[in-house]
Amino acid sequence: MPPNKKYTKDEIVNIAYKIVESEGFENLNARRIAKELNASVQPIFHNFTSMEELKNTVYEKIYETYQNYMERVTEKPAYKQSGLSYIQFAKDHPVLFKILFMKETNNSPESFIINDSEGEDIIRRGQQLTGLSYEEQKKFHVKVFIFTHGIACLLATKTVKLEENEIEELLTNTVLELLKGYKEERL
Amino acid sequence: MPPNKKYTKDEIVNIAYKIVESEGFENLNARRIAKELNASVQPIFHNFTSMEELKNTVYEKIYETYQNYMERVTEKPAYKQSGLSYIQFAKDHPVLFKILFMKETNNSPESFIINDSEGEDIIRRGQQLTGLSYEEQKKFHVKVFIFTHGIACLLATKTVKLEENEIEELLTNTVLELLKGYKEERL
DNA sequence: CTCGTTATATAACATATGTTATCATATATT
DNA sequence: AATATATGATAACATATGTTATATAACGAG
Repeated sequence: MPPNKKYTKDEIVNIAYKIVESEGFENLNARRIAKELNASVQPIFHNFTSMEELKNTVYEKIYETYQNYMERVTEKPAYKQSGLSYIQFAKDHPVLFKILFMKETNNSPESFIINDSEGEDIIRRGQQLTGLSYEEQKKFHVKVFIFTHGIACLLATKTVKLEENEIEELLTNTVLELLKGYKEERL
Repeated sequence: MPPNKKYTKDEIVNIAYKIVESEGFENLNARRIAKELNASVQPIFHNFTSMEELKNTVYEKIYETYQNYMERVTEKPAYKQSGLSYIQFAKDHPVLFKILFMKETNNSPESFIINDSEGEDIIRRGQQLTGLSYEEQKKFHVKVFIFTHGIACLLATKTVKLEENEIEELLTNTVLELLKGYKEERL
């Protein structure tokens, strides 16, 4: 009995996502979305109870984008690829990276959480490459993550500019040096 | 002939600075300052042409706070102390650190700039400790800074919690391992 | 003491933004 | 074809915030 929908929930979220991706949540508001949708604000409040709810939906979509990066499978070792993916996400989507990992309101970088089962798995797989004990590998993993996060943050704020091959070289060299240096020191 | 001032420029800036320090620029507005000043908004607009100008003044004060940290002299080697100060600033003033170094609108971390004369000086002094060539030391310095920045960002977002002694141990160990690993690799 | 200058309070205006009331209308069901 | 109802446009309301117009009053110069 009602007229057909001219604007769907998905369309609205997609437009909101694009705005946030380029300008952050600060510039997201009902009238701005309506304008880019060529509509009034009504479709927004028909599909969402509030802007708050819409923002939460956009946030989830941002997290999905991040997860897609982290699930990437390549010919590179998984351990290395996960760091590269984290950095690549920061480089490709600086605003989204800042939203997810450079504000305290949000969850911590899950690659850093080593207390869950997935974290344990990462440590164990790392051990096979380094030959370190579980505790040693855990510490090593933290250091590698801090370095990775450092690069990602610098790219997200556009403080530095690095090409993909430079990133891989920098990360690989550093990890190897850290490992070698640690083993050397143990003697 | 005019009545005495009840509210000075400095008082206003100090209150604004405190608000920003704890809640960021997002929560800084004229009425909020006026309230904490127990005044109307008039003293603000008498002393500043606009909120924009006041914000710029607060920004300068933030930068001064940062500089005070970086100028600290201790019994530790200057090279090491500068990294520790950078991190300590992030730990003590997370919101201010984010304003200065985790947004792209602002200047890049100057500790990272190695093209000015002060940067060159840092490299040279580092060389005396490591024995590396100028170009090698430059690369080493970048790696150390990335790691330092990584720790600082994680502390500023409260993703990790570290005590001063843990920070120093982590940074020192990592730098030594990086150096040893690099030298080892050169062979 | 009187007066002119200016600091301050009050209140208003302008704009931005979330939200909603009201009304018109398209369309599936009857 | 008539109707009930969800969809959407328009416009309004509420609030937040920057900014300013106006009035008041304090205080030093005369």
